Amino acid sequence: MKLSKVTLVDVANHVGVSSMTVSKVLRGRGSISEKTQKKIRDAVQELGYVPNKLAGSLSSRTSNLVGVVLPSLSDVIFGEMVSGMNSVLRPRGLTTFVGESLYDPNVEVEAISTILSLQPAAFIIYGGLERLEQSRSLLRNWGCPVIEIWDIKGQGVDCSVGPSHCEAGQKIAEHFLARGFQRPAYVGAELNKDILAGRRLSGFVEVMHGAGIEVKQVHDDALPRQAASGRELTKRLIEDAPDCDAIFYLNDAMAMGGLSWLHAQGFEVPDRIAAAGFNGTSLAQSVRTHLTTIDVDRFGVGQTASNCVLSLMDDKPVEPVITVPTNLVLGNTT
Amino acid sequence: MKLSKVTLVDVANHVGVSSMTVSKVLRGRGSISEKTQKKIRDAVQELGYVPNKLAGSLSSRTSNLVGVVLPSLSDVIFGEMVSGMNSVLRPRGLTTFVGESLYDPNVEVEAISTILSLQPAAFIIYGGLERLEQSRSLLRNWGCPVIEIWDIKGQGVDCSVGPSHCEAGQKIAEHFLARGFQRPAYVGAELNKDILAGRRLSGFVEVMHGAGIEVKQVHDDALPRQAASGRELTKRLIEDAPDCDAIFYLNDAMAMGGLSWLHAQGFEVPDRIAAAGFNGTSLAQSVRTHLTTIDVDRFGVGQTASNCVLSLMDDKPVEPVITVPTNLVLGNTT
DNA sequence: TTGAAAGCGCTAACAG
DNA sequence: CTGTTAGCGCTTTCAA
Repeated sequence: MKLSKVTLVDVANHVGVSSMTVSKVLRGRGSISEKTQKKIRDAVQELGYVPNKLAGSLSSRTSNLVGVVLPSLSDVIFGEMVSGMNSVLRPRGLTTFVGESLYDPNVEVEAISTILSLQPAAFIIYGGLERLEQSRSLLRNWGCPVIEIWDIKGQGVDCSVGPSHCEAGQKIAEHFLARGFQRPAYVGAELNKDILAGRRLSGFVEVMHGAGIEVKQVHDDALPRQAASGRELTKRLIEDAPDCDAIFYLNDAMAMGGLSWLHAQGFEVPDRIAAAGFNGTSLAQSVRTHLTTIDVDRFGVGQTASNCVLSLMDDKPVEPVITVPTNLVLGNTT
Repeated sequence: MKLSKVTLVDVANHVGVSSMTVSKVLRGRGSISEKTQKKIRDAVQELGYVPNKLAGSLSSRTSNLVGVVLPSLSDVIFGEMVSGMNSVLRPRGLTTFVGESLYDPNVEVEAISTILSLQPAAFIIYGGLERLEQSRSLLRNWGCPVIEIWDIKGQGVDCSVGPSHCEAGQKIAEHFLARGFQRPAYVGAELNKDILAGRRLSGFVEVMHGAGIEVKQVHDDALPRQAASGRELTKRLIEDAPDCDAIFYLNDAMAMGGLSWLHAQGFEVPDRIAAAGFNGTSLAQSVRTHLTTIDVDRFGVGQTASNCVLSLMDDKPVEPVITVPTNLVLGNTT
């Protein structure tokens, strides 16, 4: 697409000053007389001048772009994080540039390269993906602040912001134990893609093992992490382990899917079988069902990560790991 | 944030060729010997060179950015649209740049300006917001293809892609009538911000009036368009019009909130009172409740809009209005 | 308070 | 097959 626009010089000619004067007025630098300023602003308005930031950033070697790479915007939890980022970045004149990795490390490299070529001032990236060495080195060589979110085990980054996924799994396990459940199970999907779900599972299993209890696991990497999969996998679970009495699901969506199957089969929840999820999305609150889940402030994660960006850009130090709380939300499914 | 990087000239010097040769190899232009190509690729790898697209686009006067402005990424329907866009744009080497307007026309102007300053090749913008004249003229003067989504009444744009919101309201009204409901109501929020919800309401009311039936309306612009508001406003509605027998909600979230209140109060759904929503988000499917709603393929809207972008960039003509279907999904709430 | 010169990193257009 | 020249639109630096 060819472009052809009104430039700074056009504005300058229109007013009868040099382009430098216009540039200064528009950026609020130097001291320009009120009269000239007004003439320039009027001309900008009249000509419909829009500054060309490609040229501006190239020349000044500065940037107000913050690159962001997340798995998918179709999952609301990531959209909420971006909204959180925008809420702190925009007032400071910074803009997020979001790329989707689709949980694919190769796509992630592409997304990182694309964003880097736009010269971002900082980078916020999802941590729950096994990153390729190529991605790592791109980021490392680039040299801008890199904040990892949603995971807190990140290496080679300036700062990690997120919940302890292990702790989330532990909390559910402890809750199950306190409720007296004896035959717990785990239902998940695509664990090969999302290492954080795996960490929640580990925390869950660890606590159960500590109590001398085995965890029945059902997962199918070929299924998406959605309600329909929760339904299907719950069916498989019950066929395989009919005496199971409590299920920890990968996320809220799968839990709700599982619950709908259990209900259709006439299982009493939570008396015959209990269920818990992860994420505290609005999905967890439905008409009669209030899913027991672990809630994490996703908007807040975006805000915190962005505040780290601001600090690092000002050369202020930040905590290398910022753990945000995991909140056990008690519903009526356990 | 100051930047300082490996440039094309650095790569050229390292190999012992001119920067033009490197430029050509990297863009696959011209004919360069295999041997030189290999040396250059190796050097790029070794030095960790990342092209500077600010400089590239400035020089070539081309862009592969598609600007996108939507109300909020915290609402999954908009994230789904962006995912749809990326799915068709990325394979064609185009990248979306997303800004949030927060349903505020003034914020929208900001977002548009910010994106325009990055010289996008095309623009996709949410149509359900009363746009300021300033936004209009920015877009008009810019001259790139502008596609409006989610609304189909757009003016001054090249193409509009979305459902007929009026039809959505009509379909629910017709469905209510077919079911024999006589005292319908509408529950909404923030209608001052979202003119499309208003259009659904109009379609609904129009059909009801055609049947000689009045619609009881409850809306509060101060409340957010969420489940909790659905609960609160349903309470107000029932206090005010206890004999109401069917409610059309602004969206699925509010409908589910309303249903949870109705259930808590012991109302039989749908025998005593029915409910329908709009959007067909996963929210509509819960454990026992399957909300009657209007489903629209949001991912598909993003894809279609992006295909229009591609056509317009190739100077191919596009339909000025592309209406995507509204699908009545029958649940167990009507 | 204003402006001239130089250059950011890249590519179009042409030469060789 | 490879290189030279001349900018893209802006900002930095320094001079007036």
